[in-house]
Amino acid sequence: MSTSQNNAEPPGRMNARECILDAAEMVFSEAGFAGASMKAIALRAGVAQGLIHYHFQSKDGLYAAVVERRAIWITTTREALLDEVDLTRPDAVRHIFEAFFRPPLGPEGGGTVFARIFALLAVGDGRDQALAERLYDPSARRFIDALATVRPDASRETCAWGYSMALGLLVGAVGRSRRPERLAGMPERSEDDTEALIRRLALHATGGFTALCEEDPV
Amino acid sequence: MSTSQNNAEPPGRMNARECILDAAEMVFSEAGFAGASMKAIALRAGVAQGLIHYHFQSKDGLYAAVVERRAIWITTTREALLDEVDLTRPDAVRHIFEAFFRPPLGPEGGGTVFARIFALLAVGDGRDQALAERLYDPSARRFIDALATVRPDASRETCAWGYSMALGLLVGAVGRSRRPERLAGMPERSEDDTEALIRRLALHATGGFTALCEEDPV
DNA sequence: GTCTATAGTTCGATAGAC
DNA sequence: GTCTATCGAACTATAGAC
Repeated sequence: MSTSQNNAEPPGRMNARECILDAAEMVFSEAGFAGASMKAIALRAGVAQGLIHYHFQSKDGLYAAVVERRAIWITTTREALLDEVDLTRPDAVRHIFEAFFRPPLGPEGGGTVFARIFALLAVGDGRDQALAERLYDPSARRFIDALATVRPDASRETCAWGYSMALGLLVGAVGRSRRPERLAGMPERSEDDTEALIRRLALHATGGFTALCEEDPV
Repeated sequence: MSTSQNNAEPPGRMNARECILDAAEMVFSEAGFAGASMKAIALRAGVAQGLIHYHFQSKDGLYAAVVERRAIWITTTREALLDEVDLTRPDAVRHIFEAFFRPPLGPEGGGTVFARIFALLAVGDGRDQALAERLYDPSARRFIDALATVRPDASRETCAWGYSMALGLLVGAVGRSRRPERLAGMPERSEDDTEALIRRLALHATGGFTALCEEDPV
């Protein structure tokens, strides 16, 4: 946003504003909006508490900045991946869902740290419900359009349900507890398993969406 | 729990302890654990703030009591419904998931009010992660066992994933349903819509689980 | 059991030096 | 821009009258 300087960012050195955003992302991820304190964020960032208010005015402003920074990247990347999907392929639906799941779970999307903020936001954490809608609704409509293109026999309502269910799967997948590994008595998930998680989520979302289409034809 | 009196409850009059639990359930549902204040709960219940500490000692104790009250009913009802499912039927998997989804969404399970606490708990709200595991894990294992019985070709890991995905669907479904009129405690969905939601969730979970089984046979 | 009153802490935000 | 210092409000929990 700030283009007051023609020069590039300070070479190789992260500025305080980005440090604050990174620290806030971690604290919000662990404690949620209400549970996070400005003091904890300032300590994590290694800056004075007052500096946060200088850059972001209020706690709400900081939260919005944290969410927006990732959301813009996630939705942009999602739509770029979606554009690459060949909608005439027989497994097009699975590729659509993989484009949906990959960005928020990948390391560039903030990994599991931001994914938890994403999940908390989806269940109503934060102050502004309109924030999530404004950031993610346009992208959601594009994915619903893609599903409707691949499955012209399904109603648009059914496609919207398919998208909504996929969002639920994503929210549940990044929740802190109740992981399937523990329920099956297996070792905890490693970072290498992210690809496998994405594949499982897309596979499940595809099977579920297909079932909805067959039950409720237009 | 309290059996100090042989007589029944006060006739037709709800005692203060239950009033506090009901009020706390609503406030926790709207604001999450950290966002809820004892003052707001006391106001909603119409009692003095100090009385809450007399009955529940601390905010954590109150939260645990709110969660436990519904969790016991939900898991008990879930397992009772699961016992009635004929596991030899061709649509047994869908009936298993309907038994999973119905109790937490029904009015006796607290309706959408407690469902939101359930969702927040699943993504890590509250203080004690072990609380959710202790309350829901035994029931989860029974559902995974049922899935493994119906699909002996699937690994137990796959069945655990099928259960975990269904939990994600549930969390996502109740998270997005938050709306202001629920602040008054009135139901926001009609019973017909709830039944349709349960059917859609079970249908989607079945299709997704089936897809996981076919992709990853033992 | 239920109340009022308040202790003791932590919070978000601001003021002002540098 | 970044810091220290602090304000006023809100918080959890406790004390003590009834």
